[in-house]
This record gives sequence, C-alpha cells and structure tokens, in this order.
Amino acid sequence: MGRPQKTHRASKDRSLNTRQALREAALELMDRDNSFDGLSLREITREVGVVPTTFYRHFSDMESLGLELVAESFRTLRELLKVARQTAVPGEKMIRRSVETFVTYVRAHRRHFQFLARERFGGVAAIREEIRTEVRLLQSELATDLGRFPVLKTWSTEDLNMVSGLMINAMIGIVEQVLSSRRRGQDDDELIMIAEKQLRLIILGVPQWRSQGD
Amino acid sequence: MGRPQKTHRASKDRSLNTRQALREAALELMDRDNSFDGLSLREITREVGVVPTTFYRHFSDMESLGLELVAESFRTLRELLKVARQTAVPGEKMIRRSVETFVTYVRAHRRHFQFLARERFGGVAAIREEIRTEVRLLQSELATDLGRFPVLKTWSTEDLNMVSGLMINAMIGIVEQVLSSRRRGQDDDELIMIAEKQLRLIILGVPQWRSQGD
DNA sequence: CACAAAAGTCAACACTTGTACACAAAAAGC
DNA sequence: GCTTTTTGTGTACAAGTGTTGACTTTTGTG
Repeated sequence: MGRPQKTHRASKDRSLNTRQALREAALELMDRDNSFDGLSLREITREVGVVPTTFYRHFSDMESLGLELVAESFRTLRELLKVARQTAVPGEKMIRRSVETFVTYVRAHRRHFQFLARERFGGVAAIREEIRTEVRLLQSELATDLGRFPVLKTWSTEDLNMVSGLMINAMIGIVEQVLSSRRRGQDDDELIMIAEKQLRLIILGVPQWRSQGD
Repeated sequence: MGRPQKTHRASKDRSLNTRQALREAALELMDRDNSFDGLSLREITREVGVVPTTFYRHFSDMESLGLELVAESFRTLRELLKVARQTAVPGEKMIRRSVETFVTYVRAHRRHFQFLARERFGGVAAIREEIRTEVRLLQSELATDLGRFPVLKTWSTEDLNMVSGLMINAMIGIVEQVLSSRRRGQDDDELIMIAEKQLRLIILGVPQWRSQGD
C-alpha cells in the first residue's frame, strides 16, 4: 500500500499532466468549433492555464501535438476493436450487436472520433497522411478478419479489401451522423438500424459475387 | 464586330470578377493546405491583389463567403448529376461508365470537391450544416432514382434511402482517394475498378433483400 | 453632363499571434 | 546537501489579424 517514491511519481505526474492537459485542451477547443489548424498555440495554453512558452517544453510544434492526437485517437479506436474481436461470435445478432457497441463507444469517446473525422480531410497535410495510413491499415486488418468466414475463404485479397473498404466507409458515415446529433438515445436507435441494414445488404451480395472484373 | 457597351460590361465584369476572384482565392489557398477557418480575410485579399477592406464590399463575413462556396460547389456537382441522368442508360456497362465519368469530373473540379470534403466535418458549424443538408437532399434524390428500377419498385422509402446512403458513402470514399493522389491516369484506373466493384456488390445484394428489420 | 451609387484605396486602431531569451522553482541524481 | 535537469514564468518584439472611418475612383443613370 505505501506510496513509495512519492516525490518521484508526483513529478512525473505533473509533467505528464500538463502534457496531457495540452492535448485535452486542444480536443476541447475543437469541440467548440474549430478545426485543428484554426487553433492557436496560445489559445491552447490559455485553456490549460499555463504560460504560452510552456508549450515548447512538451511539443516542438503544433503539428507534433496534432500527430500525437492522431496516435491517441487511434489507440482509443483500437481498444474497441480488440474487445469486439474477442466477444464477437458469428451468428444471427452479431452485426446488430457490433453496431450497437460501436455507436455507444463513439458517443463515449466523442472528441477522439471527432478529431479523426475532422482532420481526415483537414488542413494539415502531415496529419491527414497519418490518419489515412492508419485507416488503410485498419481496412486490411478487417479484410483479413473477413477472410476467415467460410463464404469468403476463396476470395482474393483485393476483393476482400474492396469489401472491407465498403464497410469502413459505411461506418464512417455512421460516425458522422452520431457526431452531428448531440443527444443520444432515440436518434441512435434509428441510426443503428440503418447501419445494420447497410452491413446486412453488403453481406447479402457476397455469395452472389463473381469477380469478373480485371 | 463591335464590343457594345464596353464600359458597362467592363464594370459588371470587374465587380463580378473581384467577387469571384475572392472565392477562387479562398479555394486556391485551401488547396495549398489550409482548412477554411484556418484562412484569414487578409490572406485572401492579398492573394487577389486587393486591399483588405475591399472584402467587405462583397461579403459581410468570412462565413458568408464560405456559404457561397458551398452553393458554388454543389452547383458544380449537380451539373455532373444532370448530365449523368440524361446519358445513363441501364445496362451492362452503366456502372462502369458512371464511375469513370465521376472520377474524371472530380479531377476536373478538384478544388470544389476538396472544399466540400474538407468542410463537411470542418470547423465552421454553419458551413457544416449547409453541406449536410445538401448531401441529405442528394441522398433522397438518388433514392428516388433508384426506386425507378424494376428490382427496387417494391422497396420502402427508408430502405431506398438506406441503399443510396451506402452508395454515396462509397463515392465519398472515392473522392477522398482521388483528392489524395494528385497524378491522374494510372492510379485512377485502379480506383475506378474498386469503386465499380463496390457498387456492383451492393446491387448484387438487392434482389436477396428482405427488410426483416425494424 | 451631372450626380448618386458602387467598388476600391489608405491610414489607423486595438488585439492576437509565434517565438526568443533570461530567469525562478521544482525534481532527480549524485 | 549540493548540483544538474526539467518544467514553468515573465518580458519583450516583430508580424499578422479584423474592423473603423474618411477619402478617391470608377461606373450606371436621369
């Protein structure tokens, strides 16, 4: 139980705290209507309650803050996927339950998803690139997962990626809608239903597929 | 071949020209990496080669400039859809040709599509709202169009909207990719192929559909 | 041609911004 | 306990920002 090295931890905490406070302040300000490159360094430090120059003790640049936010946000997203992969058992209600979990999770981590959605097409090239890379990675991971289902065992990698891309785009659309309606609950029910239908429709096409292309 | 009312036209042109020059400057600056609310009024006027105060002769606000850009961009998009609707004849290669036209068109009007993509989730609430509204409209128009196909005649409005939403999300994904790779040509071929497959897959699911949901 | 409206210019304002540098406090290491 | 890093403060500056008001020029109209 003791709190050994109290001073030590306190210092580290302090340091980590301001660092994280800066990140959170940035997300908070973006939630009050700004895109990332509309933010100013001073605005952020002001929000934290710290002098502007302190910023440089933690980040060299606004861009480096941004990139850390990308990493942080994807960590959040991947946590969800990890749980989803463990609990998901193929079956009747699998899609429905996945979508439900997803929407709830997006609400719970609103600011992270908002950051990703906003900066995916946003004004800072480096950030955009980073997000794109991560999304592509996600897409190919999902493709691999899909490849394990019996119906999809014979599919080519390209076609699997094609399907997972379609699904991910559908889910991004859902994220948009979740973010745009602040109140949870009733709205979400309809949203979930639509998302479920969209995924089901995609899956219905699968057995009929013939990759006649190329 | 006289140039009648030279002064008249010149004046009108001049006025319209600066107004449009301001819009174009904004798009141009966004193309050099900025989101709309990262732009400054002075930056824009400087690009046009005009004094800052001139801005107010044409727009009351940056926001009002932004809203005009939304309108302008959707006018561009709707022109495409108009042509598409006229020339498209249902048949084997319809999807393929539509996708090809679409990709070419996006390239030809890069900055408009970039603006829409960037500000759809962007930092200015009013602009975001306006874009969302227009997209929803587009979605229900596409739903109506789809309803004319024999296989879809019996579908409910909700389900038609569900499908058109899926398609639109797929196409937005394509726009993203077109915008992110500057060079045209070779890249586009693969892109077009993937988009075509995605749409075909969706359509394959349609005859199997049973709206068991809700 | 004269005159009013529209479009553009100029100078000035009160702020905000990013960043540099010297200094103070705190924490870590010896 | 003394020293060295690390973290945060204070001051300062040059540059950029939105908006004002009064002015000149251009343009359209009676």
